[in-house]
Amino acid sequence: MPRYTPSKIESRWQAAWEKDDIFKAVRSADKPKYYVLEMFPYPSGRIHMGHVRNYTMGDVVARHKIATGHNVLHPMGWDAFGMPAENAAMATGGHPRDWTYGNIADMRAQMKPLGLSIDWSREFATCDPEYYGQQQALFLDFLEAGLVYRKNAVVNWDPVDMTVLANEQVENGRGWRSGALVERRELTQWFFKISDHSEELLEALDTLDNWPAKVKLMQSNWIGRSRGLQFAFSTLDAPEGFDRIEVYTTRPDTLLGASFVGISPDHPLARALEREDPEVAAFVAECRKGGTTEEAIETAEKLGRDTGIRVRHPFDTAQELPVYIANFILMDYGTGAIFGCPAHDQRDFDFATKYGLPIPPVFLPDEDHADRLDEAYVPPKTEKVFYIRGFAGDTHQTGEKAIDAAIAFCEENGVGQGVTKYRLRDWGLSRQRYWGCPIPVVHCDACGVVPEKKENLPIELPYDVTLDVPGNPLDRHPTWRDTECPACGAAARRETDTMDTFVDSSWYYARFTAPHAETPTRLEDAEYWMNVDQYIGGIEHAILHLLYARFFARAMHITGHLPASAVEPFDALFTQGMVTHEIYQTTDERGRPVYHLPEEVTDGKLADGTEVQIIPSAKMSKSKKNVVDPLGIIDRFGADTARWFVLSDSPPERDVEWTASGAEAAYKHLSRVWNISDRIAGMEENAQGTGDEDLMRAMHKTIHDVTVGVESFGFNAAIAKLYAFTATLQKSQAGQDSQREAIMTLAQLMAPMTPHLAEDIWAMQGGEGLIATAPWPVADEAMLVDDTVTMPIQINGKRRAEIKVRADMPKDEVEALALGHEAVIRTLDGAAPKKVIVVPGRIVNVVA
RNA sequence: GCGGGCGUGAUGGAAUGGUAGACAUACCAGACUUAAAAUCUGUUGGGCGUAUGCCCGUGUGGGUUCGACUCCCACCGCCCGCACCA
Repeated sequence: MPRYTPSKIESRWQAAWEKDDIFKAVRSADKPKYYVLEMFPYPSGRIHMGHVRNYTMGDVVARHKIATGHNVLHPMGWDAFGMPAENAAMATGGHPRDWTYGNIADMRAQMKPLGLSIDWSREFATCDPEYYGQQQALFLDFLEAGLVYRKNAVVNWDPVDMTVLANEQVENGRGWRSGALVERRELTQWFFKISDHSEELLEALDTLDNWPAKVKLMQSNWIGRSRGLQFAFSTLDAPEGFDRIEVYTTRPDTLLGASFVGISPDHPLARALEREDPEVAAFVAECRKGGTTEEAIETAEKLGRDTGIRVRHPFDTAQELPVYIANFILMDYGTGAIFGCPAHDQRDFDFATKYGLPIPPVFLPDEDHADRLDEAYVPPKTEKVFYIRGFAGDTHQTGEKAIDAAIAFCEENGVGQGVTKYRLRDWGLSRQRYWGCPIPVVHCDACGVVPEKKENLPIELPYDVTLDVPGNPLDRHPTWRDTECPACGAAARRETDTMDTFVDSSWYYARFTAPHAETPTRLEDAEYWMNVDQYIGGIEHAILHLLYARFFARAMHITGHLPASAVEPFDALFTQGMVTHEIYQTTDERGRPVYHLPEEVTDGKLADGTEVQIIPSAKMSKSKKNVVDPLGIIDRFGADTARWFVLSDSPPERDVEWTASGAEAAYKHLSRVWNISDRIAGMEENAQGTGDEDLMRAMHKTIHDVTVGVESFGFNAAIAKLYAFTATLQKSQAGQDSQREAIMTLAQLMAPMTPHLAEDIWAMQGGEGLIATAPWPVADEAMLVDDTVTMPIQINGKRRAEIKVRADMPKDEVEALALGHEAVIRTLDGAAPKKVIVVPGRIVNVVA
């Protein structure tokens, strides 16, 4: 008896698709275009189940769109620059370029057996000189357009290795290799002026109707628009040039609750004091210890130091406030100086308590409330409170109103201005690393910083470098830096910093539309293919990658590389969850955890009988030994089983737990479908049966439900319907015609998920051409409507009975029928119902 | 610390504010078999009960509603991000 043999059919159908080149994307006026893109992978060397899930989802969308008559672009590439290549080179002595291209070859070979509908002719890696040369051209155009500039910025500095560290290389405030306490140090760096676009990037979020609301909210909070008051305190006893300290506050209504002024350790005044006073210098040095992340700064112990300088309160010049240097004030936000109002800010409250500063409340919940506080009183701004130290607006008012009134008052009295500020900072793109896109500028003693000439691009990375010592190999290279000034021709030095890898991933979607063009994009291709109709990737990219890409699309439009219609490059976004797996853990004699591979565990026990602790749903990681290799699964069950399983068990936006039994069940199911097809193929031509009508009704309902599921990312729900229909078909006694139609339709509905199996069934049933290009089945509306519906009857919200009624029965008839039901009569016991709610087609609720 | 999300049977999960637990796993039972595997069929949230049936149940506590897994408030736990990981 023939059986389902994925290893044979998968390679056969992949060859058939390749022979006809059906996934090659060519511009065409006859069909609507559809561009589906999954976030491209970093070439780590092995694909993992997360990749399988991500690319299978994109593939379902792509194949469904092909079947519904679209001209589909579905490309693949490699996000190939970055630190892991350098780390691997340091660890094993190889070269980042060899390591990366080797990994790309391996991963491509691992991906191909999945049978994805990818146009491989468009493949590129961001470390190809062809790609990063065009990126350098973009940089030069951005520079000319005033979208790039240089300024100082703070980096993590390892004082032992004498090198800049990435945030992930800082562990508990220490360098990962040297173990030295990390310091914050300033370097001159290149920046993209993303902050000029803050307002637009914020406003345009409203137009992104097919983005998850949570992503838009996260971006909105990240951009962080705030309305506040900017004003200056005049100082007493301050050094020359510091007779005013500018502060920005979003709570000007609490100005009379001010008890100190705080400045950032990087504030110009702190710098000035640092130069004069060794004790201040020591304190500021202490503040600069630790990493640069906001998390590290916010969770560090709050430190402050009284500078001895005093400021006058703008409303009461007799009142003097101390000026503190405080480690939690960021120079990058606002003016780098604040006034502290301890009564209404918990951080200020803790600070004031620590340094014995007064805590005068500005407002209280109501008149009766005592005016001593045990913690900061921070009600929502929309709540009405009682102002005891208000100076503008009503005594009883909301925080919102009080803020507006305070700004108006201050503006009228010349104390300050209402201003709008953003939390979003400019994007620092300089990296002191080898494996990235070189920044194409030259430093000339006479001309200063000079852009490289476009005809000299790409500025290629030299191959002959060593990564055996910390620091940037480009800096150490004997000749690479040496060049001549593009302006005056004198001897000059290349910039040795390379670009942040976020730059690489900020425009690859545009490059895919013309991957080998001799300019960054080709406008007619960009105009045809952009925007990405469906973008799919992880939620971890919700803010940075997606915000940078949105900015880049705008910058590319300004410099003529993208049409105005592509400034929001992703029409729809879907964020998928991870693939998780149980962790099997025991402990050693010292109580430390020991992890075990899934194949070492049977029925919760090791081979020697030791009980294993099972930790469910954990992110797959090598160190926890809970990684499942897709290749092993494909070998055992085939790609269709892997694809089916990653879609079937969880909603796509949630994590899915990989289980061996689930994978086996998926395989069994696919076998079952194949066997049904085999059986039907052997039926006698025109054989008659019974229940044809029922089978056809079930089929049309399934077409409808699966179509809705596939189009709305309800893949798991669509698969549940396919299971149900398979069971119906298996039991069906219908005639050969109906059964053949049913199995072919089932194959078509499964084709986006299990394309190889679907092709095989299609061929077995004598289908015309390839199922991959066959038109998507359409449900017959008439077959979807049932004549009768079952309606539950609730009594006081609890389901007590049900009635079968005609689908179009009027409300009052339904009500009469419900009230006549035995269960209702028994409960009402002669009394009249207080209320009867009839929701047509859904439910009846009798309130007794 | 700040911003965002999630929480439903033994397990993964389903459910436009309208029958909680679809579909799948696991378990149990049955058919087929000398037997096993494979395959097929059936049962399964907890409790009471011979039973028509009744009570409880969607992280915890409150609220809105004829009706809440779904909306609101507070709390607990887990996950993602925090600008040099990709």
